[in-house]
Amino acid sequence: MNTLSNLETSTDGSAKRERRKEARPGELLAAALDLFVEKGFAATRSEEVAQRAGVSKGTLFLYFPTKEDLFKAVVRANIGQTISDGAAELNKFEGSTAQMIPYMLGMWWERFGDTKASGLSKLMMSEATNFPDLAAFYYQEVIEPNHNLVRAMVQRGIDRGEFRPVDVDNAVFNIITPMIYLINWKHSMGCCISAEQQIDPEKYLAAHADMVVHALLKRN
Amino acid sequence: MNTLSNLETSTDGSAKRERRKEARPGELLAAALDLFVEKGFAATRSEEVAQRAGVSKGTLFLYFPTKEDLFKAVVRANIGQTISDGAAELNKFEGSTAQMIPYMLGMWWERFGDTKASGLSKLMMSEATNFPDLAAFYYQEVIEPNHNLVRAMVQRGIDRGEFRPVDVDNAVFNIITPMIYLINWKHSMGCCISAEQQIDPEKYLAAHADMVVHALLKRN
DNA sequence: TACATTACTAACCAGTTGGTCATTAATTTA
DNA sequence: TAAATTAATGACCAACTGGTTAGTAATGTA
Repeated sequence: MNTLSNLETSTDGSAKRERRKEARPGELLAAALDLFVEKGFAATRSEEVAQRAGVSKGTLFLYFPTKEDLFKAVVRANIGQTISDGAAELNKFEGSTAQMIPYMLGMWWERFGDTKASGLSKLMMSEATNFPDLAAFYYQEVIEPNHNLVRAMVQRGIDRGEFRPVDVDNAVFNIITPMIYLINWKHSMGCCISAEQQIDPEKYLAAHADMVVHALLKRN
Repeated sequence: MNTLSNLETSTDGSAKRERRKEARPGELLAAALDLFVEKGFAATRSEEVAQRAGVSKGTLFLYFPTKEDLFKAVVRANIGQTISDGAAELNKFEGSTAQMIPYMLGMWWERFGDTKASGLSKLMMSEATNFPDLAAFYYQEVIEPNHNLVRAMVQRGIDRGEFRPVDVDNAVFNIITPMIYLINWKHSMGCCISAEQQIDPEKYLAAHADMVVHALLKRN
């Protein structure tokens, strides 16, 4: 049903066999991202990934030796760049740190939260205990860099005298966790409840930015 | 290995067969809670639940017709009461709402977050999309009552003139999400990373309470 | 056109798992 | 003690799954 359209059928009805060594990995990665996000790591069947990419299961294991290797490749292909881009952009920011916070939240939502890749964040939290190797990989590849980015922002606010001298690490959690929750919600409960129970991301993030700024700003 | 000790063996080495109709459900529920929290819903094998409760798999299905029914029973047995207890206690609270917030967070952590039952929260977020029926059940049985409880607290602060007139629903998220995250962390990444990366719950919650109060309190 | 290379396939394997049911044995009743 | 009841068992089933591999067909080369 959902195979790629490049799968033509010859006159006898059997699928035509194509050799496209360069294109396969990308197509498999795309199919895997879709399915991992949709169903999780354990619940995604290797054969379904292969089917959606328009190849046989054997071909999948030709390009990615195990399912875990496939997952790591998906993470690298979809998250690695985003973080370093975001960090670079924040370094250029020239306004006050109080302005920086909603700016950063908006950017984060647009480039990650509102993207298929955000499903990997929920997936990882879901399956960490059953796949500790993947969890460790994800921690150093994604979580740690992300925390560093936000920590630098809070520290900037304190250094410039805008913010109260709060505990920086806990402030990082305070900023990040509602964002993570929004993602998790979107990829879990959000799929299973009625329309009026849904969260409006824009309002949610605006309200969150407002709370964070109020919580951090020095009283004047 | 981990079966209950009531499984005595007779002289020929075979397990003694006991008839304990009243005790079985509770023992099965306890075993199921342990395993669901440890491994998740899909990854938990029915037979392992039975084994840990000291019965055969057949007996498990005698008391709970399906795995999903077993899960629902586990939720009812472990969360239902906690919420209504908490609500009752908060209604009796007489101090300022600014004092109420750390009190509530502490109580929540002690009675739920620091409890095995909190694993069900993480489980549900993890497996909601693969088991939408369970998700819907959990939403009305747990999430909604919980939100109502926190919403009432914020509204109290606004009504008494202590808090800014913020959007109540978003404030609820702001209060709840770091708590949920703490649970999720504890039951996922927390198991897979080094000691110095761990979160200290007490400090974390204290810092969170401080942030929330600062964010909500009127400037004076 | 003949031959070599290799991307790709499909059938297969070994191990699992939720759930069933005929059988067994502990307990109650007569 | 004998018969009836029912809690508990464990062998069994059908469906499934990650990974393997012998073989097939598309492409390159001479």
